[in-house]
Amino acid sequence: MATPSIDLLIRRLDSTGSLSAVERMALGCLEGTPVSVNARTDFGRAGDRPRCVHVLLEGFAYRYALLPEGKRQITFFHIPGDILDLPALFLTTIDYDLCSVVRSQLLAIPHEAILSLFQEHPQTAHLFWRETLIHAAIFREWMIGMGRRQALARAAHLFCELIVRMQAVGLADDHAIALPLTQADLGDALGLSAVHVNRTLQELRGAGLIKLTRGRLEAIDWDRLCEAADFDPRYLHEHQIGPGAARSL
Amino acid sequence: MATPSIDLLIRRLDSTGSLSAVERMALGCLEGTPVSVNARTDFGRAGDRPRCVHVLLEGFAYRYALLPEGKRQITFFHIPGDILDLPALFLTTIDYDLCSVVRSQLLAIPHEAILSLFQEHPQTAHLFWRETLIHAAIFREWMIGMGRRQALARAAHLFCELIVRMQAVGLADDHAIALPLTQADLGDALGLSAVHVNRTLQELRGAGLIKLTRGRLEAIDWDRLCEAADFDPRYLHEHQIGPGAARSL
DNA sequence: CGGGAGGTTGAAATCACTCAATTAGAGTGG
DNA sequence: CCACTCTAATTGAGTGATTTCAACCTCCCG
Repeated sequence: MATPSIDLLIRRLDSTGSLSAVERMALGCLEGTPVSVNARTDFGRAGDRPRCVHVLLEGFAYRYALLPEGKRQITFFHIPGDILDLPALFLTTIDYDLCSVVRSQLLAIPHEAILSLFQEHPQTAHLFWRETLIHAAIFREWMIGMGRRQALARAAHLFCELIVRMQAVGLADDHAIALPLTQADLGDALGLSAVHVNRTLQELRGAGLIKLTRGRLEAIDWDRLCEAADFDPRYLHEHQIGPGAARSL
Repeated sequence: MATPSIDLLIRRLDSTGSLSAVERMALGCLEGTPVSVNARTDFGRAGDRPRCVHVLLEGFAYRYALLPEGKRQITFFHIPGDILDLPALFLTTIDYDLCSVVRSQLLAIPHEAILSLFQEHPQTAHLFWRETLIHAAIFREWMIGMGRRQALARAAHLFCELIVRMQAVGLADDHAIALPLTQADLGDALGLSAVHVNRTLQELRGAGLIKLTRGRLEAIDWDRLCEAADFDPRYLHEHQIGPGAARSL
């Protein structure tokens, strides 16, 4: 397997925007420092002022917040190719905690490098901006789920989203992906208790929609999963919308 | 009262970033077309490809999504000074519906005007980018609320947020603001039924935290309201954090 | 003063939570 | 290769927050 590199970020940006050869080259020249993070390790805290932008090259991570009573809400799952702390580039601080799920590889690219890239190739700034806008769209979709969808549809929706996002960076095996989350993790992302996640997953399995075993998620019946989730992938703004996707543009 | 103008947008951008005199001038020169929108009117639909950026100068609006079973989820409240459809600048389409609450005044600024402003004054692009990042932070905070806070704290949190945001653009009267929402609106924003909103508001009123009558919200006891809401205003990234705010930087 | 939207109330139903115990699995050391 | 251990998954029973349904009230506005 090739060493994960900046190419993954390029692939990610390319899946939603359109990169000119020049921009692709400029992006490819970005220099960063590799960073390893162990599994289940916090590597960013709300209030931190990172001086580098961190790209996830390999592994799995999430953003989360802790509430006073000890509750946890996961607000985003990061897959390879994602930029973990882009907000800090313009807001100085990040306002969420970051935690790895499995051992992960990051690439730390100094803010100055990014900013001078933007100066020389203003179009690349737009690509990064798009990323933050798409993240916001994903947040809105999660809000819709937590506010108005019940457990089954909410869980199904998350699975659809992750599968499409993984496809976009070439990390899906058809409709199967690596998913190293525990049921407690899923609960904290979906706004459900771990117990209820367990029962919900059994329903999804029983309905023949998914196969979910330790570390691997497979959509057995993609179309029916999308339907159960009320999933419309347009909010992800991918160029090529995955096969069997609900309504296309 | 002065005619609402682009100054409101400048005030908004200034409350979170730092505008140089030059930038302030350049922003002030932005030309736009005034648009009026009646109360309770949809003026933007998911899939639209607006060619202008719309700034809310006066009134109140929200972003929302409709679900198949007829449910509605409001994902954002827009107050004067807000940009309503900035995502379209880089994603081409917007992926949410927009609706006014009361009769509102918009300013439509062509995308080209914005983009050439960015070209001449790259720093202004960062200010707009900040806006989208702050919106994303607000979405995350709503997710935290819907996932892990119960009705009382969730409602209190929304009120705190709106008061601080209104303060930032100079539209709050101490801790009182105009809030023309119905309980059904609040329910669809909070992920609650209108009936439960009603009961929750009675609790908040009974506890002496707020006064909420048709059209006007007043925080009677700001500190206790923040406490009940577990409200930490840092996610709003305002320069001057409101009086009595929980933990400051 | 009539109409209508929005607010309020009560009762029953439901979805999801908590608590607590049990089972399954993966990794470790003997 | 088998105990041992720890974490995660599973199950059952009881509880609780919130929903739904349906009725009634209130206030604003024409």
